[in-house]
Amino acid sequence: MAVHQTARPDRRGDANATLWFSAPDTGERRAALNRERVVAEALALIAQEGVPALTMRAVAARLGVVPGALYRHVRSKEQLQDLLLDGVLAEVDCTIDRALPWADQIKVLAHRLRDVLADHPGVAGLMTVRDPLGPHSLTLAEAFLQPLHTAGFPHREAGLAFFLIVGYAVGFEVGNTRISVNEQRVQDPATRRRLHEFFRSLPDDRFPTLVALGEHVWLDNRDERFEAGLDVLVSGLQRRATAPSSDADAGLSA
Amino acid sequence: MAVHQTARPDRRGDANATLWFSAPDTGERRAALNRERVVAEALALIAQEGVPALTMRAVAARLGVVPGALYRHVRSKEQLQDLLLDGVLAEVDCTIDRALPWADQIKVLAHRLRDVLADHPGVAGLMTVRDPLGPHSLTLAEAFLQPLHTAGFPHREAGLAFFLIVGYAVGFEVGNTRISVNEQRVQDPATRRRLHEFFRSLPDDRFPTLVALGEHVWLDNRDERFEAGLDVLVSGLQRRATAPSSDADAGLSA
DNA sequence: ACAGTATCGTGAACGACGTTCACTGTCAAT
DNA sequence: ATTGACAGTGAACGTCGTTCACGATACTGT
Repeated sequence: MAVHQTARPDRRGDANATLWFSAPDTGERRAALNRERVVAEALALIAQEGVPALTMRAVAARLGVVPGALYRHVRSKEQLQDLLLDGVLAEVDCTIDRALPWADQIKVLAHRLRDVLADHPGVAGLMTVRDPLGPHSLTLAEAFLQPLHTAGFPHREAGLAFFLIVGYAVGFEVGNTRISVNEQRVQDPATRRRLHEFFRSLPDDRFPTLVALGEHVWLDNRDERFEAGLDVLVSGLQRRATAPSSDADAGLSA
Repeated sequence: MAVHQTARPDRRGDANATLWFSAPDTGERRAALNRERVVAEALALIAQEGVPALTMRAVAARLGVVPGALYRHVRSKEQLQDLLLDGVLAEVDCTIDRALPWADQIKVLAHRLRDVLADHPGVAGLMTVRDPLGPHSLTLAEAFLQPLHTAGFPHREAGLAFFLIVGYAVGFEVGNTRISVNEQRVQDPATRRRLHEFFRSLPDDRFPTLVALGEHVWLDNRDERFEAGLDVLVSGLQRRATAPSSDADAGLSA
């Protein structure tokens, strides 16, 4: 720490050479801490060590700064998470070929959203507790709603479908927190074997179907699971779109 | 992942061992602290003050005991959460009239699951991180799989549908953490008004559909949302059940 | 050019958290 | 009566988010 005091000016140390010829105003501030740098470093940290490692102290350490310094740029960890979330959502490509059938547009967007969330493990968990209203979140919402709207979904139905799809993609990735990129404890064969064994050991008088279906219930291929579930969802939406809510539809509302 | 049942031969029987195969119970200890009392108190705490208030120290305090004492009965907070989760899932009534159409059976079960999760706000969040393999979780899985199986879904499809439905119900309640029963900040009218105002203030050149659909996108009636989403899901499943994957289904694999 | 001021990072602390551990009682069985 | 297993105690350790007075720095208006 004592090294730190003397090391602190070193950030602008090599810049002193060029300092006297008065860099133009457009010249960037000398690597000062700002909100963007904090968020970017938090993103890097989350990408490398996972969400549980997202710690004010850890972010501060990576920036070569004392923990309390972060609070000059971010009000709380909660706010940092909000910024983080919108930063991640910004990575979703929202451009889409509007010539495609609306169902395909939805599927493509859902896949993109899922991929981005999968690239930042744990971030999906943030979306369940802080609902995203940042600019990029809204852009994403717009991208989803546009096909639904032109497909003829009325207001409430479109909103419903939107939440359904996004909620599916988010919910699918929630809890997918592989600690590190190196530590692949996902799909650990030993764990899977023990799981299968566990299923076979179940008493088939109490769980006949469970034993009958066996280990096939717990699908290991996540991509396949996402794809299939998405197909079911969109199928249901298509059925709604073609047959617009005429019959016993709101029958058993609470 | 994390079946988490590492065979650790402890003196008093391993924690997870009693999750399954009712432990011999060995006659009641004195009016002493036992695992059941700890779990029960944690459930009461979670019901009164919400999941974030679930703290080892808080549970200990309610039991009139020092924090470290809990570790005689529970290996860690993580395990306490597992026990908690299975305790909550035990409240789901899994009896169902098998004369009903399979789609209705699924819907009834999903509603019951949702209701129980809503009764214990925040518990759904536990399910996303600790996948439930306790006895009551398995009973619930059996209840869901039985109608799907008799409906003719093949193995993988049944498993997929099961995860889809349960994941939907769980995901729907995840993040529904109203802090206290008294503090009803959910559906706060002021917040809702500000939200509507916010939507009207959006630039309609960047978010045309979003502005057009307006505040109807954010449905306030959660019951209606759950019901409608569930209908869409089951619709999609029905389409699959009747027409078993024939047409352009795997067209746009990534 | 200089004083005034706004801002930034520091260092140290506070309280709460999960968890551990040596110790002390309190019984049941020998 | 001695032993010994065990439940609960008290105190600590290391972590976390957050706050705050204090200097140091950079920018401003005059």
